[in-house]
This record gives sequence, structure tokens and C-alpha cells, in this order.
Amino acid sequence: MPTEGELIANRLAKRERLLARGGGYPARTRRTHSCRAAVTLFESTESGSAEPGSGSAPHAALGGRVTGQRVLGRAAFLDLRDGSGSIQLYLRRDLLPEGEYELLELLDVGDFVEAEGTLIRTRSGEVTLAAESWRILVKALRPLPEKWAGLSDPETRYRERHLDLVANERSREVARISAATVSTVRRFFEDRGFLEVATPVLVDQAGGAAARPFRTYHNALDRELVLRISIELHLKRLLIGGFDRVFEIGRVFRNEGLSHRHNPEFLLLESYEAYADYEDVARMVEQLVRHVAMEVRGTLEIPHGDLVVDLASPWARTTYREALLEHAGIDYRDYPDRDALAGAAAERGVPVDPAASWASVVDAIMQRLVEPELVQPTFVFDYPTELSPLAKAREDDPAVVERFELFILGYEFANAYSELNDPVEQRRRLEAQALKRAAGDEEVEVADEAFLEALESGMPPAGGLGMGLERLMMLMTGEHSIREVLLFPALRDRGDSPKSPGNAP
RNA sequence: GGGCCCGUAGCUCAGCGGCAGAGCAGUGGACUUUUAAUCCAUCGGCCGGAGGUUCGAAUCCUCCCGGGCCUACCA
Repeated sequence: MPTEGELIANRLAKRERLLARGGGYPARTRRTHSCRAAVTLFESTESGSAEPGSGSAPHAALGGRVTGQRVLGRAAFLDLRDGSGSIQLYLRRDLLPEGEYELLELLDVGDFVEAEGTLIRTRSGEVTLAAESWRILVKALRPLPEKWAGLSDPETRYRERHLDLVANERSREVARISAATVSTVRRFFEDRGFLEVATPVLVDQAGGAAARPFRTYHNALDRELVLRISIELHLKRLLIGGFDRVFEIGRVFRNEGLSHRHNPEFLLLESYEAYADYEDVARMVEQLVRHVAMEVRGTLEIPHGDLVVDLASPWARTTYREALLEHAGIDYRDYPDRDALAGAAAERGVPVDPAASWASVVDAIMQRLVEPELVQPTFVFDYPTELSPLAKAREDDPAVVERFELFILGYEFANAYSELNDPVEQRRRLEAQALKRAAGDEEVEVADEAFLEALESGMPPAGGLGMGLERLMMLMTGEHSIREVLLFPALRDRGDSPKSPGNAP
């Protein structure tokens, strides 16, 4: 077992020899088929001939990465893989032009090659390209993870995702399901006449949610900027401008801790529909999630760990007040006093920050005692107004707003309102939040003057939706950690410098 | 932030006070239908880092770095 440096040095030497022969790193290839297409081609014209070069056997030129090799003297088998799948290559000295078989001396697992020849089925039944010509396209300098045990160290899988994807079919599958989830969501909204827009990521103030932002600086404008924590306020300005249905799928950034379900940057879907209310949005979300499940999984019963998430049955509906009563035994209306509520929370084992407001206490109880219980899809309607500064109050009860959150697997999947569009009331609510901020609470909604002014020009009644798409990916893939569905999850800096082949002895 | 666990060869892992190990990969050789090819030979180490205990530390202790799980926070 030579050191990593020696392994790389071996491959660098082979690269030199390859270049000396006039090969290596060509810009163009002669590929005629993907690996999968070649197998399909052969099976559709199955000649059954086990002897290469005979009769009407189909011909193909393939390219891909060598993932395994079995050399038997004057013949060799290579496993070739491209983005479509894999196929076996058969190299035989007497089938190849003079000197080409000896290229094997320069080949390592991990290199990309091109081979052109005849498709056959071997004695053991495998569809195989019997090469009549081949070359090395790319010399890989680093050894790939071991072929049988593969790559399992989570840290390496996350930090060097390319190796994880090469080594683990499951990781490729998760990436494909995640991508299909996003494209299906996009198509769902497009098919319903929503306009997809792109609004600024760099903004003056981080509004639309309550979270700490990342701060940055624009040199030419000599301006402090922050990265958005939400998309909401810009999309509402588009409703004001006259678009009735808009949506955006975009990254938002929250300067908070990491966990198995939180990443500092994540993919947020927001949609706004004029002349709709939160009941309409709830119906749409139910359709959306079911549609995605059918498109990417082909079923409405999604296995997740030990349980099955049932998307087919009608989704449970409750209210914030009922949910707290059922799971925590607290009717928050019996505790209009902050300290009394904090006492009730403490009795139930919910830790309470002494500085927390009434709203923070009630929400701590919700998060701690209620949300984890909501495993099967559950809508929770009608949140306390104090928790929801951008939502419209119920006409029959101004203490609560027309807001719902959707919970699946014990965590928040979606958040939706009948959007507050009374500019005077909106200003009053945001000013109340500003008082909290002045009292030291950094995680409250900011009063965005540009948004408030826009609202004064008149926003139609509308229903809005926000949904973290990584959580939808987690549901669709059955993964329990957001790091599995993020291709490059945020990690701490390991501190050492990247290894370079240039440093190899 | 707190608790538990992990870090040994390129990869997957064993060793847990007494000479640093295995498989795969690599290197040399044999082999024209293999598919975890096989067979022979062989190279290979900052045991995450720094201190400490000890005659002696990969092994025990402390701190630090990185990761995982649980938990908390993120309305």
C-alpha cells in the first residue's frame, strides 16, 4: 500500500506516457450511444452471437468512466459507466489494432475511456462491447474509493461529494429524486398559470420572516447589504404591480445553527395568488404534495424509516388552539398573562427563556409538545395574531389570523396566509415588532419601508405560500438528514489546505 | 449550547498498555469469456493535533480540531 503521494505519482507517470503517445484529454469524442442506449440497441436487435465480428451485430462507440477491470493476460474486461448506466467492455489483443491493447498498462480504475466496436452477449450472459478500437480519454490522478466496501465515511461523503456520487448509487438516486422534486414543483405552478420570477437576493433589509441575516457589503455602491431570509415582500410587490399569480424557487439564507434539518442556505418555494385565501392555498398544497409524490415516487404512501407517510387519506385539520389543547393540555386563552403561561409551560417541562414574550412562550409550547406529534400530514389553522405580523386577522376573531402551517414527520413543511393587505394595519403590526427589536429581540420581522409604501398603492386580496423544498426532498427520498439531500451541505472548515497532485513527491 | 460515540494505509476496517495489522487499490509476474476474476511476489503509516501518566502509549488521562447520532435553538 503505497502512500497517497505514491499512488498519484504512479498515475502522473502514466499520464506522461499517455501524452507522449499522443493521447489524453481530447476535446472531442466519437461516442454514438450512451451505455444504456447501447444495451437497449443490442437487446432490440439481439443477434445472440457470442463471437465478436460476426454477421449483423450492432456497432457502437461508447464513452465513460472505468469502474472496474479484470485483466486476463491477452484479454481484459472493463466496467464502463456514464450518466445513463453501465456496460461491460471486452478488450482482446487480436481484435485491436497493433499496439492498442498495450494501452491497458496506462489504465487505472477511474479513468475515462472511449471504445468503439461490436455489441455481443458473453457466455455468462452480459451485454458487452467487444472493442475494435479504444483510447484513454481522461487520466484520473486520484484513486477512487474501493470497489466493494465503497465510500461510507459521512464526512468524506459530504466534503467530497463527487467521490460519494461515483461510489454510491444511492447518493445518485437521492440527487435525482431531489432534482425531480424541484422540477415537478416548478411545472405544477407553471401549469396553473403562475409566473416564475427572480427577485433580489442582496437586499437592504431582511424581511418576510424572523431570522438573523448574513451581512455583506457592496463596494461600488458603498452600501451594507444583507442576504434575503425570505422572498415574501418582493413577491407581494409583484401582486401590487398586477400579476395575479407569481412564484419563485430560490435560495434564502439564515444565519443560524446547523442541524439534521437546518442548513444556513436552503431552497424556498414561495407562491402568491390574488383573489385566493388560505383555504384555497391549503387545497393547492395538498394537491401539490400529492402530485410531486406521484410524479417522483409513483405512490402516495411514502415509506420513511419505520413508518409510512400516508398522503392519500384526507389530511388532518386542526387549529392552533385545539392542537395546543389536545397535545399540551393548555388553552392559551386561559393564560392571557405571560408569566402564568410561562408557569404552565414550565410545569410541562418546556424550558422558558425569562426574556421570552407571551408569543414566544406559546410558540415554545407548540414546538416542543405539539409539532413532534404531527407525523402524518396535518394542517394547523388560525395562529395567534402576535405570531404572524404579515397575515390577515380573521373577521370573526381578530385575536387569530388566517394562517396555516402544514406538518409532516413532526416538522414544518409549509406556511401560508391570507395575506394582510391593509397598509395601515400592516404598518401598525410591523411597528409593534420593531418595539420588540428595540427591546433586544433580533429575530423579529423588520419594518421594510419600501414594502409598506408599496402596500399603500393597493395589494389585491391574496393567498401566499412558503415551503422549504429540502424538506419535501427528505420526504420523497426517505432521508432523515437535510445533508443527504443537499449536494454540498454546510460544514465547518476543516482547516487544512487542499491536497494537490502538484505537491506529490 | 449540552450528552453519547467516532477519527489507524488511497478506501473499508481490526488492534485498545509491550515490534503497526488485514482485505481491496498500487507495483512486478502468470493468465484470450471475466464480472468482488484467479494465482505468485511485493511496496505501504504524522495511529486527527498538542500536552500528560508510564520503564513503555494507536491503546489510559486532559485540552484542541473535525465528523455522526440524540437534544436544544432556529415563531
